[in-house]
Amino acid sequence: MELLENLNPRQKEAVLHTEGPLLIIAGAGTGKTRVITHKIAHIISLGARPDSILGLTFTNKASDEMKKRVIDLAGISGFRIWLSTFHSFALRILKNEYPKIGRAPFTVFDEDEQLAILKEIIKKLGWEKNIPAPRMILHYIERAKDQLLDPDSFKYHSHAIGDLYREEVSKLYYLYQEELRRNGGMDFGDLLLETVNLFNQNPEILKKYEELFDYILVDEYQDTNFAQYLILKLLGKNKRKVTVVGDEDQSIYSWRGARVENILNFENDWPDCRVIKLEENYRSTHKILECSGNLIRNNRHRRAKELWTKDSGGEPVIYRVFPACRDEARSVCSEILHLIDDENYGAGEIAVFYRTNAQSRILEERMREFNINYRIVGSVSFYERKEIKDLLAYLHLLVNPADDLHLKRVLNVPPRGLGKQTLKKLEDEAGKRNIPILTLLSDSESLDISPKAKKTLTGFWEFMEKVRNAASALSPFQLLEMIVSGSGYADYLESLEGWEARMRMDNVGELLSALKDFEERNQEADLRDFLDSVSLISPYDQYSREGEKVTLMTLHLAKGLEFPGVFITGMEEGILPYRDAVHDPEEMEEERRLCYVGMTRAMKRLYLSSVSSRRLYGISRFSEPSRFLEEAGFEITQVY
DNA sequence: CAGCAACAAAAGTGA
DNA sequence: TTTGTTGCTG
Repeated sequence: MELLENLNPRQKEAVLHTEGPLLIIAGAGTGKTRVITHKIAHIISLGARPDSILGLTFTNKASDEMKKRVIDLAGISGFRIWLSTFHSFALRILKNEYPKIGRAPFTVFDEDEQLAILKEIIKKLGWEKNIPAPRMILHYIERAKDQLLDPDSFKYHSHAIGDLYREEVSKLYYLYQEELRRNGGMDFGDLLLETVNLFNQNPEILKKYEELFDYILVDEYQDTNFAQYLILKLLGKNKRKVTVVGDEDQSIYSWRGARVENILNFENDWPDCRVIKLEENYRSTHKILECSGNLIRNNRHRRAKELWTKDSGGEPVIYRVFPACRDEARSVCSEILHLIDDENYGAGEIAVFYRTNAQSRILEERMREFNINYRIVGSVSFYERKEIKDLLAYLHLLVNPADDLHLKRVLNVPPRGLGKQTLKKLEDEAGKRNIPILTLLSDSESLDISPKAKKTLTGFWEFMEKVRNAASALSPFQLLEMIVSGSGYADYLESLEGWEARMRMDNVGELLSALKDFEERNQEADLRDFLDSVSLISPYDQYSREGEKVTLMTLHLAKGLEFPGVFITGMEEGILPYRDAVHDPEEMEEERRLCYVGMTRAMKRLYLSSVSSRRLYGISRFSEPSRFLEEAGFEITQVY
């Protein structure tokens, strides 16, 4: 049984416990992924059908990684395992089942699109002066969806608890949902919520999947929300061969609906469940473990758990203060060069973490200056770039001509001389006739607009028609090529000057190759599938392979990764912990966990730093070293 | 309608 | 400090 050979006794126990509910409390670096992958391989070796195994993760990165490892261990049969993120899983179920129960197809809308819808609604209501951040509203709506509350129940619930603000929000929620559906969209929350609804309303469908999946494994269980919790419960309740892996010390997503209770109450939810704790750490040096352990012991809401390692030494964890951000960034860069030049580190083995995306800019500038190859993960990622979103909007419109939201994005992109006035008339008219704007354009002659605008609009409509007619004969890649050249977008970009325009053109080229790549990997897939995968997949995997680069990312994104050398910057009160958390003990614990997650990513070297003066909106403010430094065992003597 | 300037807002974390 | 929006002018 060579599958079990390289496992410690606890890990082995976890792998072998296949027939009932199992909770694996897996501290950072204790071989969690190893246990899951070995367990899946073990189940297959016992003769289970690969497609009777369902593995759920939180990021695509994690599921891809897991898939690779399972295939290594179990061979070709690994391909047929259901291994994906919760959201991709939900999408797959909905896509499979909706046609059968006569529900319309849909596309997945991302955050920008969600916000665009909300802003529009707020504008239409004329509320914009009174209502703060649409983001805030969206947050409420998303939390409602996590709780499976539709607009009506949300309103009822808010009324019942006497929350007037939420009652107001429920109106927006109602209109938001209506507008979202009218555009043929589903947001991330919908994917989960609608899957639960689908199962609840169609027992025969639920039964089918219940019977299909003999074994269910969930990674990062501490970050599941209520909807995800229910999906697991619905699918696993009869066979009860449910394995969840998690670590409450690494729960960092409560702000997007994750409920630590899910993992803390697992034993109550699944009676007779086995609990296995993994505490031997294989990742970090003793020094790093000591430091992070000191920190996390300050949290009260956790199970007793003590990580240990056979390693007995390691380099000291280093903490430094700097006068200002630029000094901090400069030090990080020169230390990175030192690691690369003198200690034989590869750039790819080093990561720099920060609490907020805004902190990345200064680091980025310094990295350029020092000629260090770097890559920023997250924030303004590839698919969030303007030119990419413009072109994707064309594709959305192609897939769904009723998608006014995306039409509005591209109607005057590239600039065609269509302004606000024209757009307003179009919207009004389309609203009056209750048809999509694009349909309206088929008959621009009848509209009350200038002859020039008519001509342009007809041209736009004819172009979209041409592409649509070609759609059946061409591959998604060819369609995108047609759009890039035919819409005038390529000419437009070329007419712009400067390196920025050139970079945007390069990005368009990359989008084309991404689509080509997708086509080759998914022979059956159509354009809609591509758009959906773009919504759910972070570009991390595709674009991370080229060259050895230092990784820059937020602490949140760092979870699940490991690097020989790690820098955590901005270790200051107000940043880490973030300022809003100072008054709330629960949030403070989450900030501490976030810091802990960052520290435990480090294998050999860990550097912490803070600055004594930080600029916010251009104004300098003094800041104090984070309380977490002292908790981790650093003596903070000198502040300014 | 497009380009420019003055002005206001922004930055907490993400599938 | 940087980025986005508004309102004016050609």
